[in-house]
Amino acid sequence: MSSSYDPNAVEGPIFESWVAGNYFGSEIVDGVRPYSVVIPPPNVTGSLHMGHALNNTIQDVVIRRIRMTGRPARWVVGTDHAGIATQNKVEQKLTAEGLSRYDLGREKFVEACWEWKAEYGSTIINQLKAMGCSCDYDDIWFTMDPSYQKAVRRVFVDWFDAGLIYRGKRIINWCPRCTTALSDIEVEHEDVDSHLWHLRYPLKEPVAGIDHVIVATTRPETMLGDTCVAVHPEDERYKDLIGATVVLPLIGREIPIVADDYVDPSFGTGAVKVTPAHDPNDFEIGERHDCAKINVMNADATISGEGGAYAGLDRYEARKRIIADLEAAGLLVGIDDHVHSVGHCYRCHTVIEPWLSDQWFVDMKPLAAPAIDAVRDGRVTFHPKRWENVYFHWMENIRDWCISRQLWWGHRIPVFYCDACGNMEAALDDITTCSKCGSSSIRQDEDVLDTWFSSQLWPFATFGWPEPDPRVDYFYPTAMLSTARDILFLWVARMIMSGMYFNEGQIPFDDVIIHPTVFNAEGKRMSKSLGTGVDPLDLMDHYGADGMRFGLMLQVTGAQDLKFSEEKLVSSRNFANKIWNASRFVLMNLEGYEPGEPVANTVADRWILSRLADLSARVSEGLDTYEFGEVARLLYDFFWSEFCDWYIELSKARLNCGDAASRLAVQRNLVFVLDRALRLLHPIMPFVTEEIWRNLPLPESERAASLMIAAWPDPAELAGFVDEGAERSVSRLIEVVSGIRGVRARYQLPPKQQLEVVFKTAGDAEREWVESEFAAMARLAGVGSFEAGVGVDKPAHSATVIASGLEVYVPLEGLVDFDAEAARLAKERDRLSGDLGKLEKKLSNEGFLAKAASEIIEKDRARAAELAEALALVEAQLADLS
RNA sequence: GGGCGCUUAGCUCAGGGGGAGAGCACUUCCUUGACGCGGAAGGGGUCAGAGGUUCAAAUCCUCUAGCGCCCACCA
Repeated sequence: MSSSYDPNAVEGPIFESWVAGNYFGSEIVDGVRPYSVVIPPPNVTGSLHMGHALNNTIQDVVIRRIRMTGRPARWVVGTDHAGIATQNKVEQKLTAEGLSRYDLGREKFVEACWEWKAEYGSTIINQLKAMGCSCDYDDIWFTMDPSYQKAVRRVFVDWFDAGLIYRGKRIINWCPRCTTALSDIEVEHEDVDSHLWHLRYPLKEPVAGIDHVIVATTRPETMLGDTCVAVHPEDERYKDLIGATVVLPLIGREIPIVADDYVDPSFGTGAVKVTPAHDPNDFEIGERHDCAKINVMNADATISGEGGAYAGLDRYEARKRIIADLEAAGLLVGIDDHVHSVGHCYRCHTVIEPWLSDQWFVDMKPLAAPAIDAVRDGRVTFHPKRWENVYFHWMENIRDWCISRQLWWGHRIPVFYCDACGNMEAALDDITTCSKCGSSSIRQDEDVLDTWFSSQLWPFATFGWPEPDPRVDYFYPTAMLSTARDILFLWVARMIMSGMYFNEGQIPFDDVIIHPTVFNAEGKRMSKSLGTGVDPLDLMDHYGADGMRFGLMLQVTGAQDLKFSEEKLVSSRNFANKIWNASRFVLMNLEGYEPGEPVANTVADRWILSRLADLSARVSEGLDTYEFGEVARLLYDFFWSEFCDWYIELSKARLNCGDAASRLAVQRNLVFVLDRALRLLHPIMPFVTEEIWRNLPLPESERAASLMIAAWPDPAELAGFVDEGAERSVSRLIEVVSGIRGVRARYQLPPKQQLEVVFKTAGDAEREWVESEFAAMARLAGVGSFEAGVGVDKPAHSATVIASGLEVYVPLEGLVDFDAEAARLAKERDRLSGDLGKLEKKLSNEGFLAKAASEIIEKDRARAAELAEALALVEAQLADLS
C-alpha cells in the first residue's frame, strides 16, 4: 500500500467490481418490502452540477446504508427529455449552422433531438458512476421511452375522459423567444425599476363638463388593444362617466367606460385601461362587460396587424414610439417611477408576455385535495418539516395547470380533431378515422405536453406502468425522494397528486428530503452560465469522489442554503487519507494475527469499544433522521480524534511488547474497530472503505464479497460494549497526558527526553488507579517513569499539572521560569475561580435547588467540588512559587 | 402584502434550556517506524441588538436591524 491514498487509481476498478458483482439490485424478493428510490431525472442535456452532486450523494448514502441492512434496495436512474431546455439546445446548434427548426420541419427536427439525446444522453449517467452512485444501471429510463410514452398517453386520456383536462382560450404566460406557453410556476418574477405612464384618453362627447379620463399603465404598448376603460362603481369622480365613450388615442377606436369592482380607486387615477387580450385581470373585466379581446401581438412579441401603424415593431420599440406619439399629441400626462414585478421565462429569461391563446389545462383542485390530506396526516413526511407549510400554501391555492407547449420536442398531445364533424377525442393509439362520423379528415393536436406532465409520472412509469408489471406492485410506493426546493411545486407536488390518482390513492413516497440549495462563497446561486459554478468532476479530480461526497455531507444541515466550502473538501480528502493510513498501520501490524472476537483486556480496549457502540447508535439514528452533517461529523471525530489519536497510539506499545497474547488482543480490537468503522463510513465514502475492507482479515462469518453488501453494524449488538466507567477513566487519562504534554511544549523539552513524574493523589484508591492505568498511557506523554503517592512532596524545580483532580509534578532540570509558571497558574486560578463563583452562586440559589432536576444539581455539585479542589491545588502551587 | 431561512472564533459553519465547538487560517514545537493530505501544544468569541419567559437563555417567546429566499392577478 502506498503511503497516501490515490483515489484516481482506486475508484475505477472498484466501481467496475461493483458492476461485475451485480450489487445494484433490481430483483424482486418475495415477501420482503424493498427500499426503492427514484432519482430526480436530470435533464438529458445536462451534466453534473453541484446540486446533483449533493442530491445524489444524499440518495446514495441512504440507499447504500439500507442495502447493508440486507433489505432489497433499488435506486432507479434515468434522464428527462426536458422539452424546452433540449429544444433550445438543438435550436442553438442549428442556428450555428445557419438553420432554424422551420428549415428542417417538425419530423426532421425531432430526429435531430433524438440524435442529440443519443450523443449527450449518457453524459450524466457516466458522471453518476464516477461519483459512485449505486443506481440500477441495468434499467435506465428516459421520459420518452416507448413504455413511458404509453404512460403519458394513458394519463392524458384518463384525465381527459374524467373531465380533468380541458381546452380553453385563456391569458397564459407566453415566452416570445421560446414561442410557447408556460405554466404559472415556470415564470420567474423579478422586481424591475420601471415607470407608470399616465395617459389622457379623450371622451367622444364631454360629460358633465369632463372631456377626458386619465389612465395609468406600466405597459403603454398594450393600449393598442384597449377595449374599455374601467372605474370603480362607487368612485364619485367618475360616476357620471360610466357608460360614456372614449376615443382610444392613436387608434381611434371608440370604447366604453365601464364600472367594475376590481378597480382600486386609490391606485393611480382610479381609472384603468383594459386590454383583455394581454392581461389576466383585464381579461376578467372584459368577460364581465362583454368587451372585445383584441390581440395586438404576434407570437414573437412584435405588434400584430391590429396595431395599426405600429404593426411589425418589436414590443419595446412600439412602446417607445407610442409614448413619443402620445407626448406629441399632448396626451402623455406624466411619468412616475414605479417598481413592479416582471415575469421572465425560467429557461431563457426573456420577459414573459401575458397572451391570449388556446391552450390545454388540468383542473387541479380535485387532484390536490387528497394530496393535501396525505401530507396533513403524515403519510408523506417532509424533511425538514417546515417545507410542509410551503406545500400546503401552494396546494390550497392551486390554480389550473397549463400543460400545452408550442414546441416540437416532447409528448405530442393525444387529441384528434375531425375536420368533417368537429369531433375532438383523446386516444391511447393514434386514430385515422373519426369515431363519430367516420371521416378520415383527422388531424392530431400540434402541441406537446409540458415536460413536467411526464416527469410527474416518474415514480410509477419507471416500473412499467400502465402495463401490468410486477415491478409496480413491488417497488411502488418508493421510500424516499430527495430533491431541491425549487422543484417542490413543479415536480414533487404533482408526483403526489398523479401518483395517488393512478395508484388507488397510494402515495408515491414516504419521505421527501428537501436538501439545501448550493450557493457559492459569495452567496450567489451556483450556475454555469453565471460563471459562479464549480464542476464536481474537477472536485473529484482534486479530492476524490469520497472527498467530495464527505465534504458535501459535512455541509448538509437543516438550513435552506448551503454556502459551498471547498475547505471542507480539503479536510475530507485528508480524512480519506487518514483512513487509508490508519488502515495501513493496522494491516502492517498483523503478523501473528488470528481472526477472532475483540478482546477487552484493558481500559483502553473497553473505552474504544464503548465509543464504537455509541458511534454506531448515533450514526444509525442520524441516517434515519437524514442528519447527514451530524453523521459525517460523528464519523470524522470518532475515527480521527478517538481511534487514531488515542487507540492506535496506545496500541503501538502493546503490538511491540513481546507478549503474544496481548499483541493478538490488540490486533483483534484494531481489526474489529476498523472493520465496523469502515462499514459505518462506507455509505458516505464508498471507494476508500471498499478498497481497504477487502484486505481486512476478518473472521469467516464477518466476510462478504463486497463492503457494499456487508452487514451494517447493528447498534443493538454493539450496545453490550457500552462501558461508562471505561469512558470516564480514559477521559481522565487523556486529560493528564495532555497536561503533561502541555508542560513539554511550554518548556520546549527535547522530544526524546523521558520524564519522571510524580502524582499526588487524593487517596489510596486514586493512587492505585494511577498505578494500574497510567502505565499504558505514559509513553504518549513521554513519561519514562512515574510514582504516585498520597502525601508525596513536590520535587524541586518542577512544573505542576492539575488535571482531573490529580496533581502531577513534572521535574525539570534547571527549571524554572518561575514568573512564566506563576503567570500561567494565575491565569488558571482566575479561570477556575470565575467558573467556581458562577457555579456556587447557582448552587446557592434556592429556586435552582427547588426546581432543577436532581441529576443537574448533583452534576453541578460534583463539578463545584472538582473546581474547588483544582482551585486549591493551583493556589497552593502559586503560594509555593512566591 | 404574506411567509421562510440566516446572523456563534479572522474565514466557512455545527450546536439548540444547565460546563462556548469543528474545519481552515494563525503562533510555538516535532524529519517520533501509519499518515507533513501528519503529530503535539496554544492564542482567539458580551453566540446581531433590545425586551420577556425561566431557578437557569447562545438555545424558547416578542420586537428591531442587516442579509438571502419563496409565494401573491403590486393597472
